Amino acid sequence: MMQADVPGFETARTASGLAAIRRTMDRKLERSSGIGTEFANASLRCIKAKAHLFTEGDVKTHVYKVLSGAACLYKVLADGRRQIVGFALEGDLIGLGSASIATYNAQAIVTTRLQCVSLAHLLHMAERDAMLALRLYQALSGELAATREHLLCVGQRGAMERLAAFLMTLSRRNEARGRDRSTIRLPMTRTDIADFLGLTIETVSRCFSRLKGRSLIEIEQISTIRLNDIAALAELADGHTQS
Amino acid sequence: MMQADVPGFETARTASGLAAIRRTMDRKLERSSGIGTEFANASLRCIKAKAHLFTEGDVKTHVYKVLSGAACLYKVLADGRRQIVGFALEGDLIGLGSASIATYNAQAIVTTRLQCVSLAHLLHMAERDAMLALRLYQALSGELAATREHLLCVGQRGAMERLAAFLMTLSRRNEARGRDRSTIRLPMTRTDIADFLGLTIETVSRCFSRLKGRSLIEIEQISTIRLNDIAALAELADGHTQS
DNA sequence: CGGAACATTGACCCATGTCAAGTGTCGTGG
DNA sequence: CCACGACACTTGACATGGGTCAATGTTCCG
Repeated sequence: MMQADVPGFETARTASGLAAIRRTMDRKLERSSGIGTEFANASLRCIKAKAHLFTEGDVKTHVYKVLSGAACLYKVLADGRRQIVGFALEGDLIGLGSASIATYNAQAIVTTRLQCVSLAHLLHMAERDAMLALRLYQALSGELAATREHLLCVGQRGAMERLAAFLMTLSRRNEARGRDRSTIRLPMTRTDIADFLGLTIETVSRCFSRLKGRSLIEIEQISTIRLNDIAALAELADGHTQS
Repeated sequence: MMQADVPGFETARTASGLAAIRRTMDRKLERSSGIGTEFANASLRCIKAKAHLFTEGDVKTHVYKVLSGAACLYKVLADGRRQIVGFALEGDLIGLGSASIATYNAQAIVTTRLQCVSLAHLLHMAERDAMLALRLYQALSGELAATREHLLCVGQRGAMERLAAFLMTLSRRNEARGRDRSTIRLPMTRTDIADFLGLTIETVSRCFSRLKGRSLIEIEQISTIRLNDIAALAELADGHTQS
């Protein structure tokens, strides 16, 4: 997450003062996706594939943390077109945000185990505990950055680039968690991937086939992809190569 | 409402308790985009059109509030394709987020006056003041919701729908600030609009012409649009009508 | 008044959507 | 264990929205 490339040479004084404060904060705040102790005595839930955690317009009652499984967050247009705005995989939080009414839907895509913490409780604590409030702020900040990155992807990249970028994101996620970065598990269907990338199933399928044809990837099972050439995929995603 | 497949989740008590807490919070927290007093003794800055506040990779030093003018926040691909991830208009904040390195660029699109508050200072205060931290959280939450809405737009809507949605967003913003909701000022160029909507200048221009042809809008000056039929535009944006 | 930047419009093309088969793959019941 | 049906995925042929290229018009300033 937090990159080590803080040069801090040009802007010497301001930057180093700022860096000092950040180091302090980093010690005080838990890094990564953990809100932490607030989930210690949280209740557990297990929901089946396709069940909704909440839908747009619902009063928000809880924040969830995915223990295992996966969910998708999506919005729909009046005529049914669906945009998945994010996937929540193991370790991710669902439901952060200060609005009291949900502005999107959250649905499990496979059987999913969750920790649930009452929003009322969380906000109550955050009113008293600035560090908790800042951790909530940090968590949201990460979601916002990811959403903007994805907006860049959907707004500017072609189909091949979008798929490559998607695979690279999952690869980097694996890497960050000490897993094999070239074996990707896809708990979601092709339809989900399509709705996430702003494409159709057919296009997603064709792009998978084209990547396979160039042997950049292998499809071990339908939901397990092996990345043969991560560098080439990264290039493709960044628009260096042609699609 | 909460789905039947998550039974007994939202009891009457929990829900109303939550509502009570929210009412309390709404009283305590300033609504809207105001971080508030923290900007009281902030320094002022005025920058010219096309000047950057910061660029991707910079160490973040300040949070800015737009007093007048407008800026765009954008990301670029290796080959120069640009996605504007948001516009910051009068009253908006720029630079929120916990990352210490900027992940996007912020550039004035016209001469812009800004209040600047040191991030170090802001974080320092937020560590002690839970209410401030929660207001930061709220502000980010709004940005995230807007970005997701826009992702839905770019991922699923056609060109006409995107432009209509864009105009409607600005119209609603006017309305929320007590201005005329059918007179839209566009401080940004067609190129900016195109890069925001994930289209080309030509397509944006053609869509404006088509809307004009159907007399849903009039183009008073190049940067001032009059909405003649807000209801029809809203329908178009939501995908009820065909493009 | 002249030039540069911005915007519009038209003709054409291509990437991706649409429609239509066809091919796995998985879970259930016999 | 197999047979079946229901889904999910793949592949091909064709249509089309929006991109590209090019010419022209407009606006804004110096």
